[in-house]
Amino acid sequence: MAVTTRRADAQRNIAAILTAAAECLGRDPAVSTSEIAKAAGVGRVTLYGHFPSRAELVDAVFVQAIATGEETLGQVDLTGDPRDALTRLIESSWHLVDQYRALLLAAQDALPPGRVRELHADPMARVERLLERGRTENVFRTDLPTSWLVSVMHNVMHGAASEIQAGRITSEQAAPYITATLLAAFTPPKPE
Amino acid sequence: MAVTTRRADAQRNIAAILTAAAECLGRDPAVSTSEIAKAAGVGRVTLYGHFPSRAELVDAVFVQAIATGEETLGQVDLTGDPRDALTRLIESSWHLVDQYRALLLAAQDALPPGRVRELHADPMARVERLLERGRTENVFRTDLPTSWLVSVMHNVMHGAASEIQAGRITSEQAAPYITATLLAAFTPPKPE
DNA sequence: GGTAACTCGTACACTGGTGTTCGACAAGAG
DNA sequence: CTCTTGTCGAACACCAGTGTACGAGTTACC
Repeated sequence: MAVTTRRADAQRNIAAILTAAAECLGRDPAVSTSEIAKAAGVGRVTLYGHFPSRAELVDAVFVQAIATGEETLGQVDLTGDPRDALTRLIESSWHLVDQYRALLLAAQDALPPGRVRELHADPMARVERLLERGRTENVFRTDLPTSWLVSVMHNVMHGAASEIQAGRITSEQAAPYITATLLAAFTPPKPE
Repeated sequence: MAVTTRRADAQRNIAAILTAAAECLGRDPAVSTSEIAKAAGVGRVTLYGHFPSRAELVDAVFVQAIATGEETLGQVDLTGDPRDALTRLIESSWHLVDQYRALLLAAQDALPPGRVRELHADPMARVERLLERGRTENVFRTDLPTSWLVSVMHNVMHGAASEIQAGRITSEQAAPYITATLLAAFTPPKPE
């Protein structure tokens, strides 16, 4: 991308479109390009001048969201007791999930299948590493595949987001609920 | 509804449309009325003669699905050790969730908000009753609201359905995975 | 201050769905 | 056997979105 040869106002517009799109898609996963353009203070034609299609715009927004999310998650201390590390990771991840919930929906039906997962590779690998470590230290269960545990974590967090949206729990309750649930779910079953 | 005065072939067509719709919506939540009509071996106009709109058709299909599901779940023995009862309930519920997964998606964006939950009231109440009993018997945890536990169960099951659809686990693995996960998640935390 | 890059609004073509209307025709009920 | 009820296909109006074309105007860059 020879962005260097882009004129200053063009770059400003691209940025404005990107942030407006993030905001709009966060409200309604099905917003039209017209509304995004309007929110960005830009003509619809200009939008299409920078992004060849709605899908590519959504993709760009999603890539950006993942990148900033990764930046946050990269700062979480994952050393020490895996249970404590998981608690910290949940705390951070949770805010991101809650924030980008609608955007994810938008991506899921605007992007080709598999693309969403592809872009999630990095954050997923981070969770997997932590779980693997906990498993070798006999703190997390090993009778279920790691990938399943990751999926459980993912679904519980998104479920919490739904509960919030429906007004059945508050934003503050979510993190402790999720943590309590997942720590229990990941604990090795009693040999009994 | 004076269905009594309906002609025999009309009743046949209604049934055909309903089953065809269930089948089509199970494949693709966004099927058009044309395709449903075609699958039912019926003209599109005939379909609209019986169901005033796509939404009402989806609603009818969903109501039917819930009803047959309830019939199955009603036969599950929920007495005895709550953990065993939950295992049995999961086994039955799981098949239903897996089967009606796509239909649920269709309902969620064709029906007014809240309608889906409204129709889920009965199955949800059944789960709640069992969980409540397990709580009074100190077999299930009481440090989280019952509604949250129900939501976790719901989300883990739907997550398993996604995993299957993505080919990451098989249909046979699902039930044991779900059971192992939820029993652990619902276990009271050690006082420690 | 000239030039290339960029933007704007309007208008258009296209797509793919929903719901309705029409008139001819078939099939069940009594 | 008749009459009501239901069915059919084709056509239509409508809507909302996507992506493109055009030509005039504006803005950054050197």
